[in-house]
Amino acid sequence: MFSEKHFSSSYNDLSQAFDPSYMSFTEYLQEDMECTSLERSFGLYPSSTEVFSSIQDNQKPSESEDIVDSGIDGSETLATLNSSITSSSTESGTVEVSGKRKKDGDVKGEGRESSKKRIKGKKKGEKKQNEPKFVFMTKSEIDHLEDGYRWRKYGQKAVKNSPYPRSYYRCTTQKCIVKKRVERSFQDPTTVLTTYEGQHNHHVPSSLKGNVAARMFTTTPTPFSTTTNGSNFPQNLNLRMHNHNHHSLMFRNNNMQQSINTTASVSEGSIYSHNNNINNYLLQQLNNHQNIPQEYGLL
DNA sequence: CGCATTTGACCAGCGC
DNA sequence: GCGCTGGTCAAATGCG
Repeated sequence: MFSEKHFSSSYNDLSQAFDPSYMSFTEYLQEDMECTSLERSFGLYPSSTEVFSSIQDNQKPSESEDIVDSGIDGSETLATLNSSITSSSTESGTVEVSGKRKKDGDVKGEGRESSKKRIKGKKKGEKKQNEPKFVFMTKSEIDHLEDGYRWRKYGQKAVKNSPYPRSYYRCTTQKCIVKKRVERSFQDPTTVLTTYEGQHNHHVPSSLKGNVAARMFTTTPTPFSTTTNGSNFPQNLNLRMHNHNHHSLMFRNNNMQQSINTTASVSEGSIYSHNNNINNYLLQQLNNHQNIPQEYGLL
């Protein structure tokens, strides 16, 4: 389907952007979680590991997609995922935003019985919260990857400089405020960018507990686990890759310093863990899944 | 019928 | 202040 080579070249700029902080999944595990056997358990190393990083928008409001770019010359600069990924489209000028889009002002007051519907308004403060955000870059043909939780789509917007729309999902569980955005990379349409925001305050729906990934990342009441490097990371991120082959990348911003690059692909998913306990469980699960059919492995 | 999705409108932030 | 853009709301619609 998608070759490793193709994948790597498609994200040349990205890998460069994150170069100083680039770590393979196994490297990350070794360093951060003192795990050395994951790649052996999965046969991941070296080809299946990819860049992982993540985002925590605690330094800049509203720019949720800020990622650390330490730069080739070693200087730290900020870049956005959008700019990193779609810069060429801007340059070429050949790409149009989804044509369906029309200006709000053009249709205001038209076809809508009540323009005063929005009484609630948006909760301003909420949007600017320092909620952790994590971006998965997943090589997949489907946009909405099953991750063990139930999501309700509440919006879709055309993305500037991208022909692909961005979808907005919210966890359907009551009182769970986790959201995620899903969009397809313009530069590499085979890649899906999934941005998770917030933390699940509940367990994975029982109907979905059967899969390993879901079980592994069922969250605890503690919203974060603090790691050895002092960063916070949600424990419950998971992607269940079920019948599709995926590459996953995740980006995170760790106080402008270091990106963690991990990815693993299990028969059922790509996973990330920042919790030693979970990691131990992960290792057990991984060891139990050593006899994974080839077609479920990484590309 | 209940739940999920679609989709146009609304709102806020930001840059100019 | 204005326009652009991202994010969200909520009515309409679809689907099992």
